[in-house]
Amino acid sequence: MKRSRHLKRKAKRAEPKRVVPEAVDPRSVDDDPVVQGILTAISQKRLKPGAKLGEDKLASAFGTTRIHIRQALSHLASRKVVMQIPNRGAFVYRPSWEEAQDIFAARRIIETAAVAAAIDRLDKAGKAELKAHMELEARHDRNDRWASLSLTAEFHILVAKLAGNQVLLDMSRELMLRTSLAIATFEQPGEPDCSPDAHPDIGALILAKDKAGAIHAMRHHIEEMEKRITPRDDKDEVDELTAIFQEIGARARAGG
Amino acid sequence: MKRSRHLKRKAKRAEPKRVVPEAVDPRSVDDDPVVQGILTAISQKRLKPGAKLGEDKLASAFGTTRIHIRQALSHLASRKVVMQIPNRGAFVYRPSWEEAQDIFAARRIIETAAVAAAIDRLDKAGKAELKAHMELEARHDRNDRWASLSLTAEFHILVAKLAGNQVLLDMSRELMLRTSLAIATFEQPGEPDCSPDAHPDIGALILAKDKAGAIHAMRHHIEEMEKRITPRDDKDEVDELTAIFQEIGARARAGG
DNA sequence: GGGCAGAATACTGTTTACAATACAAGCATT
DNA sequence: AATGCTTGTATTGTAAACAGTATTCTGCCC
Repeated sequence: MKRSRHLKRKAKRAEPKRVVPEAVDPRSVDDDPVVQGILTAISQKRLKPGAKLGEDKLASAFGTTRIHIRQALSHLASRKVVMQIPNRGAFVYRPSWEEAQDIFAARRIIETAAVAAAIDRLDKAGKAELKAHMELEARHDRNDRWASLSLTAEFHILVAKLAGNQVLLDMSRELMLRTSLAIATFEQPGEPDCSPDAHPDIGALILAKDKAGAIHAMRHHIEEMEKRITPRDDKDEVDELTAIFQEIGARARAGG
Repeated sequence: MKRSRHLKRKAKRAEPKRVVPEAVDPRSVDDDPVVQGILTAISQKRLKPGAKLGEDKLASAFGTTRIHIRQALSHLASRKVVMQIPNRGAFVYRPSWEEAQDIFAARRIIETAAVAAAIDRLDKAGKAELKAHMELEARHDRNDRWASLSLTAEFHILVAKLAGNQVLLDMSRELMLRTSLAIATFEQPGEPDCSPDAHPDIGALILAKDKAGAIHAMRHHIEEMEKRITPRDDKDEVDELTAIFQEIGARARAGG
């Protein structure tokens, strides 16, 4: 008796019922306060590209343990927001010049498509949301640099949201962040990110359902943004010497 | 003397030289064998959506420790290839019906743009590569299901590669994987993923630099792919009973 | 016989400590 | 004075043990 029961139990264990989990809110990762904190710090340019993100420091700063920090950094690394180098640590991602150009090209593609989709499915609620944001952006304090940065980014996010495609929205969010890093890496000091004057025009064209015009305006806006960066990255701390060494190192790595 | 030296040393410590790391090959994460293994297993449909990915089992399967497995799973979770549920473990991601539609819509946008860019910058090497792949796809053994799956995916990847935008390529790769999951979740049993007959047409149009035609063909191809899935997900093993249990569980979880 | 509480079990999540690596200062040498 | 080596320190990577949770099995009651 006992033996047969034992066998039966073993057989059941080998093939469990396997209840497939379905309706679970999957935004557990992005709700992580560490991820959120680093993300906002980067998008607000309080963390510059190349800045070291030490695990202990972050752990004490966020009041948590190194494991959570490591998980958050790993997550951000897979989103190309931080760069992890073995045995050296994590740094704020610093895109190459080619990557920066690719990011802008991708934004041209995705955001023009988002504009088109947004116009196609624009309803009353969407119009209201768009108008509300334009109002907000029109009357905000332009001297408050951090608020400006958040607001201008929000406009693009809102357009992607109005397109009604979650996948596209996530991609836009990611590209927005990486744009922020690209601009921080290659910008001429003192220039703003977006030319904010373009947003009201684009918004008006969307509200008017002028698809061709809105697409053109968005593409132009992104092109203007791209024009503000230049390939030279020898800013403040990076002098000629380190640039030479970097090139040598890269060449050695490519050759071996 | 000693004390002044000590102070000096401390001051130096507080602000280190901070050599910013630059040209480092960043594909360290994707080279991880665990990530690679799970990815190929999923793209070859050997792992079905909803399949449990136990840490111990994976660790022994890959001959490594749980730490690496956890890192890999975390990475895959941030790419929406696996779903992590607290205290329950990791499962192969199972997109919702809406998400599946969004994935196809995103692919329409990105891959049509990729086709256009590929035609714009098509050179001799690109033509050769494309021809070689078409040759390969034409003469492959259609009964070898796994090879078929890899080859049809490779075609789309190749087009994205010819577009010459690394960011776009990464996005295409990600969307391809998620398409694989969407099809595995919602396909009618027995149907293939891509209609492989479309690839030679698209390839020929690209080689002929017929941009409008190639874009149209690619869009049509993806639309045909999308038509093959249906919103009902009560397939083989998921019978009415487990569906009921799932609903009950979800409700209990939401209520408590 | 079927449904339900309680215990055993397997699994995930976390903490801890330890090992390995890279970095920076100090020292000797030329 | 500058370069190369050695030592010490800080930080990252890894392993193992522990705690908490969900799941499964068992015995009981209806």
